[in-house]
Amino acid sequence: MGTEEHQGRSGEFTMEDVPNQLPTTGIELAKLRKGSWTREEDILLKACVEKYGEGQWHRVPSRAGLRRCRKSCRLRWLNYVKPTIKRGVFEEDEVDLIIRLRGLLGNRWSLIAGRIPGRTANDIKNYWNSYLGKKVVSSDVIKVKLGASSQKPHLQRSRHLSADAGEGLSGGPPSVIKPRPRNMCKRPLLSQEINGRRDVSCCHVQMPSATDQRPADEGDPWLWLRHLLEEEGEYDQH
DNA sequence: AAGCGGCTCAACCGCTTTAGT
DNA sequence: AACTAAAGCGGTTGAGCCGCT
Repeated sequence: MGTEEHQGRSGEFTMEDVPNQLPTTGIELAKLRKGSWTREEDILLKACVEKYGEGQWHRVPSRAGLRRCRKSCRLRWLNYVKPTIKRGVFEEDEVDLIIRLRGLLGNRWSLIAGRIPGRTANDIKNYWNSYLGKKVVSSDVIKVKLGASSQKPHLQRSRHLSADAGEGLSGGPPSVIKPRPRNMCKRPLLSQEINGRRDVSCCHVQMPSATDQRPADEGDPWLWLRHLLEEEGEYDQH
């Protein structure tokens, strides 16, 4: 990324930084920008989302005065501008969680991200592809050499798994749960904003409905994980 | 000090899914 | 039922960084 462009690593900006002049004409807005986001663009995007709430991304470019497509705006918000995003190195428990969830869910990065507060799907995906995948695969190789792997052929490959991203990791998941990750409802995100509370862990993914018939985990936020891992243990026994 | 190669991560692309009409 | 627009996702790319030689 460009060093001259806004990298945002310092993270902080205020509304005072918003420039007065905005590109508001159709001609200006028609020229879509690509590439790295500038500090000013981040400020405009943040101001827009704070004002109107998340959602209706197709309106964000015109509302914010940004020469970006709705996809770019959404992605930038979710991966960078959003205040709840956690940056820095992955902690040990986060890594452990990623490995387990990835083994269980496959490359459903958004679902995995939904279980790890503050982390984005892009972050996790990048982390996996650049580090964890190799690490897990290499440990898997060791397991195979030790004769620990007894993977069943019919369980080895999911259509959803990429060819090189460490499929069948850690002995390979027995099967990949493929819940419906979609949350197409237009209102919840806005209502969350109105309520003055954003929760990164629930904004864009739903609990796996198809396989998740268990009651809501009101008291213990990690109850779902315990259930998940218990089920994983059952699988291992078969 | 310079060159090189690998790594990181922000961003883009293409596709699928869903909602609305 | 068919079509369209919008949202969301995973895969991929590429610029910049960093460490090694």
